[in-house]
Amino acid sequence: MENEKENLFFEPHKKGQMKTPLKESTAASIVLAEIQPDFGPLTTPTKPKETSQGEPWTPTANLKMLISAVSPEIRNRDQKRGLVSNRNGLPKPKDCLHEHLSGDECEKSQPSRKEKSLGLLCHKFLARYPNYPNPAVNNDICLDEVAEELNVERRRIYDIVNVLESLHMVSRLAKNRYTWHGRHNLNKTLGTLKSVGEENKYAEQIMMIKKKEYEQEFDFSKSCNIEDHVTKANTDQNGHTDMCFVELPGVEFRAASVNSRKDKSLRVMSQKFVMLFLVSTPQIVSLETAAKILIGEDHVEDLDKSKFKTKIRRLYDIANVLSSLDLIKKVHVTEERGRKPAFKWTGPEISPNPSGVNPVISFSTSDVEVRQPSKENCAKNLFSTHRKPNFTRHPSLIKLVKSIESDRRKINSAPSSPIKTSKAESSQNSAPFPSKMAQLAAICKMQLEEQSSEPRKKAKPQLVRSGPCKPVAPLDSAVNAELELPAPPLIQPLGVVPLFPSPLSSAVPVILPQAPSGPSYAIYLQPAQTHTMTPPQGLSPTVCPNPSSEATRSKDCTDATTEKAANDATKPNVSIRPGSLLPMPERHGAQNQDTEPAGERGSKRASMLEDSGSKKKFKENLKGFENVSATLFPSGYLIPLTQCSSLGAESLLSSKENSGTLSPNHRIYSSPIAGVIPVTSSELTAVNFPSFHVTPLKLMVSPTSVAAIPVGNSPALSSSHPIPVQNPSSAIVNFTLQHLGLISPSVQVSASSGPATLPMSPRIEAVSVVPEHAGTQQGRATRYNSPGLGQNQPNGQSLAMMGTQQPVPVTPKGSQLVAESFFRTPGGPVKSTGSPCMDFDGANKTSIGTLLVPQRKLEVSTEDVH
DNA sequence: ACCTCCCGCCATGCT
DNA sequence: AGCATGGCGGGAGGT
Repeated sequence: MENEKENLFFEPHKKGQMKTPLKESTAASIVLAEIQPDFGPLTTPTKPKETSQGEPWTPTANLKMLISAVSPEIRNRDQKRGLVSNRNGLPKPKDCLHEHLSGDECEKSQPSRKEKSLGLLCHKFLARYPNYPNPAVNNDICLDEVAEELNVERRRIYDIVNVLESLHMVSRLAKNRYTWHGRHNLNKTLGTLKSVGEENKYAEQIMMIKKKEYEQEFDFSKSCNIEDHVTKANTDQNGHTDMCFVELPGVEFRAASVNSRKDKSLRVMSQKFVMLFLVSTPQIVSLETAAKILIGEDHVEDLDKSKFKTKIRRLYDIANVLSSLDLIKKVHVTEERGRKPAFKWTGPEISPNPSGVNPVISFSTSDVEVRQPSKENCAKNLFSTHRKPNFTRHPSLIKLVKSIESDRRKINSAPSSPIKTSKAESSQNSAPFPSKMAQLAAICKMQLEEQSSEPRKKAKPQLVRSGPCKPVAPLDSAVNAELELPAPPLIQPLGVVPLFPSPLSSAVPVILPQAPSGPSYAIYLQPAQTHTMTPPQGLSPTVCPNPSSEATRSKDCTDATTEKAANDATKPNVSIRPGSLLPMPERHGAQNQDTEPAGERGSKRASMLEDSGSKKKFKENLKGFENVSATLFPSGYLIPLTQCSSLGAESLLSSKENSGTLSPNHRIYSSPIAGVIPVTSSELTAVNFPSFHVTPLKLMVSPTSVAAIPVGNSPALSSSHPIPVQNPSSAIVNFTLQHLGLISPSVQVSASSGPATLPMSPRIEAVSVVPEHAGTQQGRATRYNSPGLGQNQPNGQSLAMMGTQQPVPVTPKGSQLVAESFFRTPGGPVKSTGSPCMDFDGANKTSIGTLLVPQRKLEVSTEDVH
């Protein structure tokens, strides 16, 4: 199997040659690169080091260098060394070169530990692949090659890949070979994880733990018991862990071998860890808490110290990778006890995927069944196929929760992986914060600089960063959801979401479905989906974690320590702040990059509290949807689509965002369905949705077809940014800024997204967007995408598109709609409906509030690396 | 001294 | 048996 697959897919792109120092080019080069076949599966050898160092790893090395240069931390070191950093992203290559040449020895000789950090390594790794790879192209990853190129032992690559796999950003093809999916499925995955996390009651568990802690602090006596219980409770019982690895439809493990350990740690731990962020209100999770919960699950009771320590070690490993993905950022939570290391979610806000397609997958038979519309079914199905009843182990504290949860758990806990695929709708925009502040920021900056040379406003930079990052994710998610599923309804909302609020939106998006904007969105909806759409609200009432969530929230807030509450509220804000980071190279677009140390800004989400509440509701709703959708889509699986969809989604989002202005960026998006459709982003959006929905999955499904499509990213092409996201982000940024008063409405920052011009928030004044353009995005695109582009695409098309700008709006409607959506206030209409609206509004509000507040500090201090 | 977390031994399990 | 995976925890770098 493996081999076959392997052979089948090679990717031209990747490979490669990395040697070339170009990072950005990486993409391109990658694409060009070779094929890996050679290495094929067979090879084993690992240790890259061989070349060691000396070599120029090219891209990665460059990245590193860059990063290091950028990041304060690294920087210092580098300086010592004398490395030169180039800020400009592009420069990296140069750096690399230089480094290689001159620096290598030095560096290599003394690579500091930081330089060898998993986070940095992960950045390098990520730099090799586009965020949104063209499905058409082979996106194979040969572990040996990567290890060599990055000059690390293969073992390290496994660490990275395992985490990426948990997010479905890669999937194993065969021995030594993985397929890169990038962020196409990310939103979906996150939505699914969120759903699963809710089902597992992680929020509750977190609360319990915190509670215990507090109690302990205050009353030492109590806590102990409680905690234990809690943990146990959480865990699930039976050993079953709560859940096995959560798979997505399209991305299941193909290699049998992988399956064997599928349920094992790093992957599962990573998913669970992410779930904790997604379900917790503040979205800040301390390592200690995470470790307790994770341990609990595994073995409820035993918490040895050693075990705890090991868990913590692993969590650091995971956190480093997640940070590189800009999904989380390190912060410190100050509690009465003292400061505790913790991580804050800086990824996109996600709405739970309700149904997600995913679930289906896991279940196998049940899946089909599951699909039934009933909410209940859906929920159950999603989570588990069957489950175990066990739950309650401990009475005391837990029971309460358990009783409630038990049902869910049972279901959820299903051993197999439940996957839900729902899409998340949410948006995720949020952020892309730099995970590690320094490093990421640095990286981002570099990239940004390189890529865009665009100047950005100071504020903008922040925004930008966030924007780009966020946008991407969120968008994706949204997109994905839409695309994929039937769930489309959600999508619609999404569409909306993207609109203006991007900032908020990132958070908000999720819910949307109902959409306030209904109308416009509706259009996007797929036919079938549409049906679904409506129902959703009603549907979902299903489970509601709300209570728990609420509780959680409250706890969290409190937990955080005294201050925390404030923090919670603020935190979001914080993220928002300008400085955000964009760590990601990808995004680069960010304009400036500033890295702020803090990095937090993220902003993206703001919606936390509100979101959570509303979100849950939404989720419920979603679930309902899911069910519905499921019904609608029999196929359910869509899996393939997902990926494709993701693209589409992205494009969509972007387009939406862009749509506002559209501008410059025109990307070409391929519609899965159609194949490639060059559209402008704006257009894309509109178009894509429809197409997706309408079109069928089929199109999506076949990769090839997809391939044909230029995929949005291609754009990367040149000019445009591959990702739409940026736009949103920019919008968000602008929005935020405006709210904050930093910027006048008129002014807008473009995140990078090129086009940028989005009308910001409706509410706000209309801002005109200035398009900075998507520099960031571009940058990102370029880097990452480039490969793809080069490869696949058809570039021609895309190019053409690009050139034009807009081209073809496939669906005019979309555009219009988009516009509308932008303007629309998120909240309004929706709210009534339910959560979706709520979320939206809330999000916005929150965000706004946050924005304003942002400066406050939360308890949490972001730290960079330390 | 503590926080991080790199490193690589070695178990596991597929081929 | 050989090799790919990856759990695991010692112990070192950083602060």
